[in-house]
Amino acid sequence: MGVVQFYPLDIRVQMANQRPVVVLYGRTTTGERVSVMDHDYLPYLYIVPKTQDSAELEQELARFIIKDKDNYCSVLKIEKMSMNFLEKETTVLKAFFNNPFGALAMHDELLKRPDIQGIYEHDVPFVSSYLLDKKIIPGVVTTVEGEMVNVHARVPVIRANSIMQAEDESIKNGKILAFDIETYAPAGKPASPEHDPIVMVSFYSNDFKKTITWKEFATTNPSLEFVNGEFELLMRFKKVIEEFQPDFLIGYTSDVFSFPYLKKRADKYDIKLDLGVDHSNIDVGKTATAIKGIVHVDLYKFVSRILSSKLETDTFRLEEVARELLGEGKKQIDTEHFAAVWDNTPENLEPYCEYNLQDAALIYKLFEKVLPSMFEFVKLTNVELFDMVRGSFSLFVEALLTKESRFWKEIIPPRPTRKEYEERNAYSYQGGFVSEPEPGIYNNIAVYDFASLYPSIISTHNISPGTLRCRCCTEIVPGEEMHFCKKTTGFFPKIVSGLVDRRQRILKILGDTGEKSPEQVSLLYARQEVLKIIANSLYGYFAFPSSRWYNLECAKAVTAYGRHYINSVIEKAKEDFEVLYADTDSVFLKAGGKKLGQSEKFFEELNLALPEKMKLEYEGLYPRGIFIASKAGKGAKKKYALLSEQGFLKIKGLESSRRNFSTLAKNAQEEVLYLILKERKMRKAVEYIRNLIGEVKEQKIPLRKMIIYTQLQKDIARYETIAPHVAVAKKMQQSGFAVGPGSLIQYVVAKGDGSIAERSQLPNEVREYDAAYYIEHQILPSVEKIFEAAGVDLMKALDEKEQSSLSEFI
DNA sequence: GCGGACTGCTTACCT
DNA sequence: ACAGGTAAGCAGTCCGCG
Repeated sequence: MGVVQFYPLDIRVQMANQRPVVVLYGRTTTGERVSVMDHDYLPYLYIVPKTQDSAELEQELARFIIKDKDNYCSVLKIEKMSMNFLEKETTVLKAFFNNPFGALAMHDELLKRPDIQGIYEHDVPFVSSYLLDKKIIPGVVTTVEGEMVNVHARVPVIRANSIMQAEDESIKNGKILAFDIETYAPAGKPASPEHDPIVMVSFYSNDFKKTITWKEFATTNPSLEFVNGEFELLMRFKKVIEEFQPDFLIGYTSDVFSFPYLKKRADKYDIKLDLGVDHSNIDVGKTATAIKGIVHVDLYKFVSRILSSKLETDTFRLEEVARELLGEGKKQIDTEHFAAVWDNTPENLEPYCEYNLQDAALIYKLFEKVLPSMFEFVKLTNVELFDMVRGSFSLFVEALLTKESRFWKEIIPPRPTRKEYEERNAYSYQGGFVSEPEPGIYNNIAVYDFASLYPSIISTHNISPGTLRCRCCTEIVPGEEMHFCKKTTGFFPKIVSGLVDRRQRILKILGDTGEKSPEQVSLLYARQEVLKIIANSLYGYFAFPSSRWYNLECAKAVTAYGRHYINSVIEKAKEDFEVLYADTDSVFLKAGGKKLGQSEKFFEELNLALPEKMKLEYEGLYPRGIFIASKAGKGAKKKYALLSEQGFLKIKGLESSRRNFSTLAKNAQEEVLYLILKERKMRKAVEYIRNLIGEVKEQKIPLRKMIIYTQLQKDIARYETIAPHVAVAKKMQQSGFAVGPGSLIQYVVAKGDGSIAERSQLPNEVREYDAAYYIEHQILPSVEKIFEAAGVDLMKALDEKEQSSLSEFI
């Protein structure tokens, strides 16, 4: 008998004697690896009988059994109880059974019975269910009371008598190891795991730096280790991980690149990659690689899916992400000739080893930087870190709703069938309101926006599947036909209020002057950010075709109220101001000079009139701003630039904020905006463009500024039209590169004949870029509209030598 | 057979 | 695999032209 405190990090289920055993791998608070076995949990599902009297059904259920070779699945226990289904009280049978792997088969079999109306929670993963019912959050300190089991294993095993969490402290002593591999890629070709070896591996951790390679050269670098060939390199790779005993093993694109590559090379030598803490082999799946007892994190996935919207960078290359998040760039190196150096001049390999180690270092530092946010996601949703880092917004929302369901005794609705999915996917509905701005340059633009508009609507108007069309209330949603109950708070509003209230408390603490350590601040900041992200995602989940809580009417009601509120702000503002622009939850007013005082009054009055949970916020005053015309000659929505009081440009929707424009065009546009809005020098702006065009014509611009990035959204074969990026992707595919959905294709339009697609090539294949294309299709379209909004015809101005008609200052 | 107008596919943005 | 609203480039097709 003993009590141990540990952090569970990887939670699995296995069968023993026809019963499930949950195994929690983790590390104790004293730093030892441990695995905890919990035999005390059974899977269950909820059965809704057709009739009140379910005695006969219960008797027959007790005898229910499905046999499959050596395994069986049978009902062990039935409890008749009351639960909520979509917020309505319902009498159900909770049927416990022995084998979680048989849940779906049981569901299908039982549903054939005429006396059963519905079966639920058969599609809730067993481990998730376990963690929720036992109130265990992955990675949080857990107290287990039990006995050491004497079995042959790499990790001590405790058989739990009881297991519980009393505190909410996340793991602090976790061992983090980042790694990166370097493969041999023949010039101009991708490395192929069938033919090309792994030539370097680097590891990085706090106080641990190592690069292993198999060509020796003279060096004094202590972190370098030479081995004799790839076989030995792979063996050392294993050994390093085995000895280091990481809890978190971090890679960058390691799910789809590093581990599949390592696996193929290891197979070649019959090396087992038995990195699991119980000697089990790594599980290299199609989309992810899992290692028993170690949390393998592919940081690329988290960065590209969850952090992407917060990042400026167009690509998610490690270097650029690191520069943005860590402020740390990479020492540049000529990677193109790596294979040649490896083959011919190994004495020059040292910089490549440093480069490889540097990647591992950046991966490590990035992980440390985002870890607080990751743990906050985990704590809020109960999703294991392994799943969390590969997750999406829908996963987080679903997990949160699942967790809250347990608390409010709600049955978790099933995932939709394929047919339901198709039906839902075909529907659309009206969203936010967007006004059309009048193109031009304006001074003193005051911007206001609603704080968390949709979440505040959900809680103010009690929008939830269970409050929809109640019998007691009648107030209709503006412009719609449905109504929601005003008396009983619904499931969704309860959750939203909880998230919003918690976030408000955190923001208050962050704003207080009290002493806080940098760690506390970053933790609190991460926590409020995660609360906001999830609150804002809840509305979209109503209309998400794969949603368990799909409800189109709720989604429609939210946007209808949204349009109602933004329009009421616009109407009120119009009494005293010119409303320049509005989009969904924000309004832009012309609030010049003496009108500023008036705008404060407007703002206060408006907020007083709003419901308690709704708030219009003052985002700021911008001394100057520009709205441009669309191609169709009207004011372009979602495209503008504002100049802040501090002199920064806030550019939205224009070419310079789009990745599928060349750096050349983006820089040109920013420069013109800067010269016109900030410096107010029109002649200078025209001259700038004139000079730039001259340089382009003379092929003076470096090729890298001509690169256009476009992402492939689907398999190459499925494209109906062959756009430039598709044409280039096809060529890449033919030379052996793995390109598919998600690949970011880069290309340069070269001089020559044919369509743009036909002339598009990979940057390193281009001899001469097509100057005319870059002038007419990149620079001019990006800047002409800006000059036009400023009242200048750029083409005319460029024609005139003296520009006598232009005044320098505007 | 040619060139401009038009359409629809496609991507990436905004809130 | 959260939602809808939006602009715009490019390929491909349509259409007029005795």
